[in-house]
Amino acid sequence: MTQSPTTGSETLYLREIIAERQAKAEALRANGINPYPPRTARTNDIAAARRPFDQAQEQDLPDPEGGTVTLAGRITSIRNMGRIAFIDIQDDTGQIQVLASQRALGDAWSLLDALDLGDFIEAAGQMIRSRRGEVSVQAESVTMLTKSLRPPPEKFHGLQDIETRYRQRYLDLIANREAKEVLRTRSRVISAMRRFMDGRGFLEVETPVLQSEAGGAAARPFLTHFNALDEPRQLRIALELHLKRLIVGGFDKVYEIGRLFRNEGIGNRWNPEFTMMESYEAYTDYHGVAEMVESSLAYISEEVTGSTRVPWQDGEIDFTPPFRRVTMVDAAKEHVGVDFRDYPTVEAMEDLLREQGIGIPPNAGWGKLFDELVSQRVEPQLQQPTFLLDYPLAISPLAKRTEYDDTLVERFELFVAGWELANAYTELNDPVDQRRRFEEQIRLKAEGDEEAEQMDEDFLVALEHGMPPTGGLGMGMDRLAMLLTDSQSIRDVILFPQMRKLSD
RNA sequence: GGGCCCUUAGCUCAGUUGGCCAGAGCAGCGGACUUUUAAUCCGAAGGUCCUGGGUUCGAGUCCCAGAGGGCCCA
Repeated sequence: MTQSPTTGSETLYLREIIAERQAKAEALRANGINPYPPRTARTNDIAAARRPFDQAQEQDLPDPEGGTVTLAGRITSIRNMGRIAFIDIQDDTGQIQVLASQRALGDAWSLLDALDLGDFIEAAGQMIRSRRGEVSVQAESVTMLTKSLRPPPEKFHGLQDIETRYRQRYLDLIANREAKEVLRTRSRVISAMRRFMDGRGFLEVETPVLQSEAGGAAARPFLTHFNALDEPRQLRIALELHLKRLIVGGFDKVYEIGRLFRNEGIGNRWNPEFTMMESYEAYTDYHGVAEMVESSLAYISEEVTGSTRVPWQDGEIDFTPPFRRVTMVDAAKEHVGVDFRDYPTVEAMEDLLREQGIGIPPNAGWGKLFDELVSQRVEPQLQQPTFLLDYPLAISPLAKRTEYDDTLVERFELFVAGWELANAYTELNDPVDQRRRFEEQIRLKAEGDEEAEQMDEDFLVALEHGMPPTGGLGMGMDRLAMLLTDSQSIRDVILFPQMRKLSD
């Protein structure tokens, strides 16, 4: 059950615990001690204070001369021996033991009566190694920095309850070292992606989240309202259409790492808000983009994990370029046994799905049926990084046709571990063709496809001004973070995943 | 949307075919202890068994409905 952060729902016993802690804070105040002082006299973070000792140990050298330091952190453990106590504190850099003795602290020893697990304290004294070999601060003074009122999760097993870990992520971060490490790695993935793009000469830009008509992807948007203009707005579902306007405007290499919002379900690989990196580069095509994707993944995995081969479930994923390339036509021949171009109608595709024993989604167009076939039969086979090339035009309204078959487009998706990680096109820049594609989308929408694109007249006007040949890319940063942290659930790489609101 | 599973103390978990007053460890509280590191020892506490109905002499346990969460499928 979730420990509710709101008042009023605690059990009597929890209220007693809180009351005891509040009483300790009041007792400090009664003695002229502020349980929430405004600042600390900290001289070092914990890792910096430990470093000379830890290094000496690694090199089998005697301990260095321990200087005087003032350290601060949260109490994770108290072992009280009566006239001496060992208090473990931790900050973001590490953990250290505070050795507190009645002899050294004198009257201040009584402060220990006010300490609980979860409090922040400051300890000043000599750096020493204890008789049992633990690097410690031999405290000459101990000061309360922040009195905590609620008990932390259990120290040995950590916080196990999955719901509480997501709803009160701070408790997960306090209690579970691995969870903190995964989320730190996510941050490093995104900063490595940014360094890579910057290093390639891309300009990072920001485009609107609130849009009149969200487009650029097949998804249902979230709806909201702009009060000042009294107009409806939609939260963006892709970055594409605005970034291409910037290519029209003459920024030849742009990218954005941004939050997208798609009004659909929550699952292992799906959170309704997620982070996408999209880039657009003039004067290249999807082959150029594929090369960039390989380089970026090799760079990021090397930066974040130290290798281009990363552990994944029971095996590993090898991000060493080049990745396998296979056309959608060949992949479907291999895994389904047919050339999908021989099934150009809805009826033919339905028959093919039936033959394959795949359930037919209700009132699905050809594109949705094809997507179903591929996601059932082809995508799960693609465990190592694989570019799937040349998609049907019917499911690619923003991509340029191939020169060899005008029912196909120059598009790839990159699959890793059986999931889509990236999606890229040679961008459609023929404004007349683009208009026809939008019109086809509107027709599909009228037939009940809620994910079909909407007409974006302003974008078409931009294209009519001329967009150079361009290669575009979208890469799912959450999924990349999952792959590089060996996480099976997207919720493990999102600090605050969406959850149903608790009703009480 | 469909199926299966979970919800017991602040935390981590037991709880037998349905049968005394629902248990343990950690944390907290009282006490002992001057080198511990999941400290140890003694003592006393702590419960909306997720919620609401039902079956029964008797429900944490069985049935129905609901809430939240997880996994699988579409």
